Amino acid sequence: MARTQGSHSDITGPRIREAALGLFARHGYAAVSMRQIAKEVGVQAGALYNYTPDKQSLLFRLMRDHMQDLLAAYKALEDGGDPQDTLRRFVGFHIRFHLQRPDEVFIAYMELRNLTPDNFAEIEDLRRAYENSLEGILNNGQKVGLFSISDTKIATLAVIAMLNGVMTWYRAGGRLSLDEVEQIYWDMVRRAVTA
Amino acid sequence: MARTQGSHSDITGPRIREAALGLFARHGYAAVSMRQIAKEVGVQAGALYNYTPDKQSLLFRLMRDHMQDLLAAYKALEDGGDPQDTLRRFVGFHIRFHLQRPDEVFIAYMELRNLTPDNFAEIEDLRRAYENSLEGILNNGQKVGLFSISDTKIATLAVIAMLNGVMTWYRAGGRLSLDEVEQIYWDMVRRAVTA
DNA sequence: GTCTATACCAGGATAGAC
DNA sequence: GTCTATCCTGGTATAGAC
Repeated sequence: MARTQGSHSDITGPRIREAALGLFARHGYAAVSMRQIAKEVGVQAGALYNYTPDKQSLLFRLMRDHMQDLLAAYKALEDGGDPQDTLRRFVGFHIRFHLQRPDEVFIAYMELRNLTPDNFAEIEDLRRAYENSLEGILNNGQKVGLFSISDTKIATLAVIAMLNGVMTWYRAGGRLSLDEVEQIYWDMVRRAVTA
Repeated sequence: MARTQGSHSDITGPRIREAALGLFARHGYAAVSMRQIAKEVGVQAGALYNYTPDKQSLLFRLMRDHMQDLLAAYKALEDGGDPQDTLRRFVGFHIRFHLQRPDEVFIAYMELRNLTPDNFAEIEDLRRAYENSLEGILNNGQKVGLFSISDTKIATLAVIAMLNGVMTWYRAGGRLSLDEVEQIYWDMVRRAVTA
């Protein structure tokens, strides 16, 4: 049966999210208008409101979906090996997952201040849950004497901050392969937490 | 001689920059209006244009002044000691300088995308000059065998990214003193670049 | 589900009086 | 140097026809 002319609910929705994702990442949430998003999708601005109640929800859902994907992907990979090995896998996972989604990552931490308080709290909970995964690894390693960390909370934030730096410079096809990047960062992280 | 009524060129200019700084840091450049800035200063929006040709220049000058201050402050502290000692001083300087100017720091790397291409290029040059200072330290230490770094360019970016992470969580009067924070980060940095 | 049209408000910037 | 008033543009969101 042919689809009704002008009816594209199954493809317009995703296309709106993709367009918003790219535009928010490039120009920032506040600088992007609903008309710009609509233009990129190829519909009129009013049509967007069949898919999102407002602009804020568009941003929030992009961020929430990203954080939930991140948590789910990490949970799927988690195992009970020794802490050093688990930390090595965390480093590789973090780098690769984030490099695969540069726009989502950029938005997820540049646009926090443009969330309403309720939405902000929900995203923060997800972010903290992810940080707790890493802190758990560091605590385990510390307990069994593999790591030597004066403050695991700060070390957690320091490691994540360091790894996030990859996003600012890495380009596929550049001087270094992904394996090399992963190796270099793993070396630095390993030494930073080891006596 | 009494100043002409309504004439405040010597204080209004700085007050505009202060207001813009705080508002841009809190809400983002694109989300802040000239009318908001004017309201905080206590003048009408039109009066702002006696001090800045436009909103873009307001942002650019805040960022340029900050980067120039950063470079000048670091140059004043630089010396020719051994690389390990110089690196330790860099870590302390970076943390303290940035924690003293949270708003400037936040803007300087959150609002890069809201600069015109010319302005962006100028800020980027300043940022790179600062990074080069650190890379020089790492290269020196590597040359004399004090450091063991597989890629000094990446190590430079990794160290700066890690140190910048302090800004996201440190609050004066919190659990850790500034000296303790500096010590913890110095330990991690030292180990990360040492075999 | 999408369109056209529009309500309504706020943005940056300027002109001219004081 | 600041004010008031205003121009012009563009923002989010909605109503109602198709």
